Amino acid sequence: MSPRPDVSEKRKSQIIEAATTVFAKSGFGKTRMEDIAEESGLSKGALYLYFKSKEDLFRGILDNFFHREFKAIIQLAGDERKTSREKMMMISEVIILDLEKMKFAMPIFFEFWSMSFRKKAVRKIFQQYMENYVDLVVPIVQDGIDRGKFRHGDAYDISMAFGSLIEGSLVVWSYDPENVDLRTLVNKNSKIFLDGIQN
Amino acid sequence: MSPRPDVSEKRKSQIIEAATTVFAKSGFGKTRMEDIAEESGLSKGALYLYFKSKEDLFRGILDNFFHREFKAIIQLAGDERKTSREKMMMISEVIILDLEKMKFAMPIFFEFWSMSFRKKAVRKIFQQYMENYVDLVVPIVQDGIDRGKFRHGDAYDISMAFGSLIEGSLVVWSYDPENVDLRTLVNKNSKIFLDGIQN
DNA sequence: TTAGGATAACTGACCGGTCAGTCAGATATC
DNA sequence: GATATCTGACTGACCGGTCAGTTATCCTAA
Repeated sequence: MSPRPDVSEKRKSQIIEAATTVFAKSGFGKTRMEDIAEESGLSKGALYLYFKSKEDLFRGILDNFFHREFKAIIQLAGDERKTSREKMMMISEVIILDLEKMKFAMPIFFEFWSMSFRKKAVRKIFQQYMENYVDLVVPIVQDGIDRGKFRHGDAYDISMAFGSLIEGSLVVWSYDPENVDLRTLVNKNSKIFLDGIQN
Repeated sequence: MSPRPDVSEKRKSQIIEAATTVFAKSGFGKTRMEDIAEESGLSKGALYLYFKSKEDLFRGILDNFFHREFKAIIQLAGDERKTSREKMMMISEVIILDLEKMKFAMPIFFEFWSMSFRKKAVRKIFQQYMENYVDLVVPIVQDGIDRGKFRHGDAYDISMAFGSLIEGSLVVWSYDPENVDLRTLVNKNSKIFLDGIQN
């Protein structure tokens, strides 16, 4: 036995990063494992040491995504000095930050969404994401209503609407990424919405 | 010369319908032309009489989609007896109707969105859609503001937010299609939003 | 009424390129 | 020298697209 330093975690993220780049550029169908190998600086064979198939690798990206996003969001839920509105704006701000970093990978996202209709495992991940979102936002909205800051209404419904708005901003941006600025759009949309539910 | 009845339009839509079914079920990558042939009741060779490639056929579906949707929406813009709010609700209603009919094809949509990042021709179609949407909705919103029905704000921004909300409803629904009812979601979201901009 | 010619419409076996995945061997690190 | 790590040539399944041949439909002439 030789205690060589374990490179497998390093390799995995190295491969995932390369794969993200290539999949984003070419789509799942047109991407060849060879391309990912090249991008990652490894050989095709090596990829199969860390991921058991092309699809497995593709899904690896998905897991990676959601780890990133929620870690950041969840932190700001703790801050009690902020008003509900500020918290909501913070959430949209954090999501924007994350999206901006991940803009280039958006084509992959759409492929995941498409996949989610066919693969239960993928759908599970999205459902989990939704659940986390609800757990985070509903209490904030409810609190805003209770304190009379937001107008009366069902906190769950309002949270879903806010979530739809953010996700939809992404879609609208994708309709015309050259002319629409993602940050500006999400920001304006959030403001309009929050003004709307403000008391 | 023999004036046999021209079946090519009939065939095209026959093929598109079959292709929609199969692509929706299996995704672009996993769908074989043979499958579409079978579903359509024609032979593989016949497909190539009407579409020059698999991708050409896939895009055919996209064109088809947008023809359907906007024809319906555009009609209700004419009705002058309705309030701005009613018009907006009508728009979301028409979109719902169309989406409900096309629910099963949603995976294809996501693939189009993904494609739009890579193919200018596809992006063009979405941009056109956006443009049509803006041309339709902005005047309605502006009118609502001018008459004091809607609160002050930029009509364009508000229209974009409303559009984002609708598109986002679709995404949120797709996160959990088993438990979320598309119609209910779009309806609630629209109401919350319109209540928000109401004066 | 029908034989048969003309051609539009269609068929499906086949071809050739592609590429995911494998594995025998090479290399690096301990 | 032991073993973890990596390489890349190779293989075989797969399938988009083609096309020589078949069938269906219409027309005309006898």
